[in-house]
Amino acid sequence: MDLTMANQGGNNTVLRDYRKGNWTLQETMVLIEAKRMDDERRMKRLGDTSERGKPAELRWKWVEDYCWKKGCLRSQNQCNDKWDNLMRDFKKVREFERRLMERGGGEEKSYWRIEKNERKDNNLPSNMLIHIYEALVDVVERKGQRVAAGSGGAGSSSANAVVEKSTINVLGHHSIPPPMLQYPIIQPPTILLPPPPPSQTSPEPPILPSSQPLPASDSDTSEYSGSPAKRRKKRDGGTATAGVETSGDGATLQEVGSAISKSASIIAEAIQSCEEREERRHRELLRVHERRLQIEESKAEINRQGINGLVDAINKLANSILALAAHKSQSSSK
DNA sequence: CATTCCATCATTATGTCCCA
DNA sequence: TGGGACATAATGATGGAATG
Repeated sequence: MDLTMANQGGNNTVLRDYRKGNWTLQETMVLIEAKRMDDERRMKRLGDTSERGKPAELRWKWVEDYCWKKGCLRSQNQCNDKWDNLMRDFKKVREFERRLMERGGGEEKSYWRIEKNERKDNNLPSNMLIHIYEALVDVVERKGQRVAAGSGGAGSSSANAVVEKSTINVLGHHSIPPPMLQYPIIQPPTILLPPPPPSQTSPEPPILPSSQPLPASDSDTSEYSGSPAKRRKKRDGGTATAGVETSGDGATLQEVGSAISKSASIIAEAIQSCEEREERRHRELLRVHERRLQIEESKAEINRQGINGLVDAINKLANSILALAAHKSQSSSK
């Protein structure tokens, strides 16, 4: 299996320095995007008969490669694990919201509204970000829809699709996310990367939060050593903490003050851009939805026209047969 | 120092592919 | 068609860092 892994990894897989430490929001979003692309890719594969013969590319290897292209320097195992954790949290929240909808619990009891300790009491993740949740809904819902469509309708998976749809409804209720404002504080400011990079000069890896150790020095080549169940190897003693001790000493009060105000403005900017993105995304979703309806409508219209044409043709045919018959009987009676 | 959060590891179940 | 090999998903557990 080493071989398979290595072969399918293909190009640039030999030695990668995987980043360690907590996942930033940006990295998480890249991962979610990667999973979405992967799902699409797989569905294409299923649909495309010419692709059938080829060996199935390893999903998480592909995800890793995709993440690397996008500047998220994580291994397939890390991606897999992170995805697992995301799905755990996501499912809890989704289930909670779904039950809430069923009971008609009201919006003030929504996960996004309740306090942290209340979340804890309900065995919910204490600080799931709405961005992440929405992105996950997007991925899971697409998948659910495709599964439902692919199984030809009368399968058990249609129930699955129902569940997914209900989550969309849930989402719809909260698509304006006021509670989101609670979150940026929790995340280190560095994750809010769009902020202008006047001081940053190294564009190489798009995101490398300063609070995280830079690409871990231990290149974990064992990532390709087998299936997840067997793959794990003991972590070699990673030093890993605090790669850069921030300028502890000579900072004057003024410097601190200006730094704080600077970061405050960065945070404010980031929050604003987040909101804008949120809004844009929402509009986009609506557009897609509308477009889908239009397509459905035009399809129905085409069908209608076709059937009308067919009916016309049949009527004409019937008329001419009748006319012919009448003509014949007339001429024969003469 | 206790608690919480998160990444990581381990195990089991299930799905998929291939081959005899 | 049954069985083996492997990939993936799901879940539980653990250890380290951060936090109050």
